[in-house]
Amino acid sequence: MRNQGPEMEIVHLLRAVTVELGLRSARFASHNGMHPTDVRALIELMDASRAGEEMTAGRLGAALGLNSAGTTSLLDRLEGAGHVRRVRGRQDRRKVVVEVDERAVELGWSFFGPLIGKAVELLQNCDEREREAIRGFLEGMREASAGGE
Amino acid sequence: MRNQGPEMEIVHLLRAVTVELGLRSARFASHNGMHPTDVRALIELMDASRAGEEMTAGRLGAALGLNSAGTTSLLDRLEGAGHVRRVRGRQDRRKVVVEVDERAVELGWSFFGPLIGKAVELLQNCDEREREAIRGFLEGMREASAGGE
DNA sequence: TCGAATATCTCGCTCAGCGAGATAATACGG
DNA sequence: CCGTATTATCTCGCTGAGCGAGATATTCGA
Repeated sequence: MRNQGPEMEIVHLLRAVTVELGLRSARFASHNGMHPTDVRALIELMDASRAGEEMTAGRLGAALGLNSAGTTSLLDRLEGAGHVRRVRGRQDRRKVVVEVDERAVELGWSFFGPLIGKAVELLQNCDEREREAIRGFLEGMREASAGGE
Repeated sequence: MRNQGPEMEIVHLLRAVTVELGLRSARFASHNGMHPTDVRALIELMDASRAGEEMTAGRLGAALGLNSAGTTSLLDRLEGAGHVRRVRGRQDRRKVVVEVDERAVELGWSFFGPLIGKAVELLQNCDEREREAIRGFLEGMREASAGGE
């Protein structure tokens, strides 16, 4: 193996976390008659709403790596299930602003709530320096994985 | 919003990392004529090989959340592309042991290598206590997300 | 030795997502 | 203002990943 320092355990741990989160998300999806992409869309929508930003059809599709046709059918699915509403943009009426239904937000929280609670609990048992180390590591990994190519 | 302590920034950061890793994995997949599931399968296979365990068709399918039919077609795909070989189990000849081709391992490293390098670099700039904090946080999140329901 | 259990495969089907192109609204040079 | 380029979304037809049902082959237990 290329590297076998004590760092590798943490690297594999991070990968394991992403795998487990993905599987849990898939289980939640099929349990609620949704597809993995629908759950990812809901996450993006809740995140945008939390940041106070409008989410358009195009931005959502780009965030999920879908083309426009796939985005349309995703929105058809979500709208048909009553999770979102399509609203024409006010200034630019070509755009479709996607609004999340309150019950879909509740559904999302029933899924993420316990995980978030556990995370907050773990972080509250850290002192400031430890929290900063965790934050720095995650921030670094996000930048490394977001990068181009 | 339900909670707005300083912990939430880290929670969202963790989610952002998993999203970015997923997108990067999808880009890598399409860039190599593969599907996201194929990449996930390769990860599982390399992980098992690293742990010195044999990976059978059934175990692989279970790890990915596929049924037996989907697993068979996944293996057909991977075998057709030359990434894996099917080998009948020696003691139990119902089983199919999946062996990864060396070139597929190289392909995997070309994708994960830079990310792993960045992670190791970040971790080497930490002292022992900070590393332990990161390890503990990820371990806790893995346990929380792995749990049943 | 025989039936139950287990591992994988085959067959037919559904539907997520793609490519190509239509439609509609906006931006902008002349 | 007009015509053209650009942008945002949608429609249509299609491919193929993954599912359910059931077939096949191997092993285990009474």
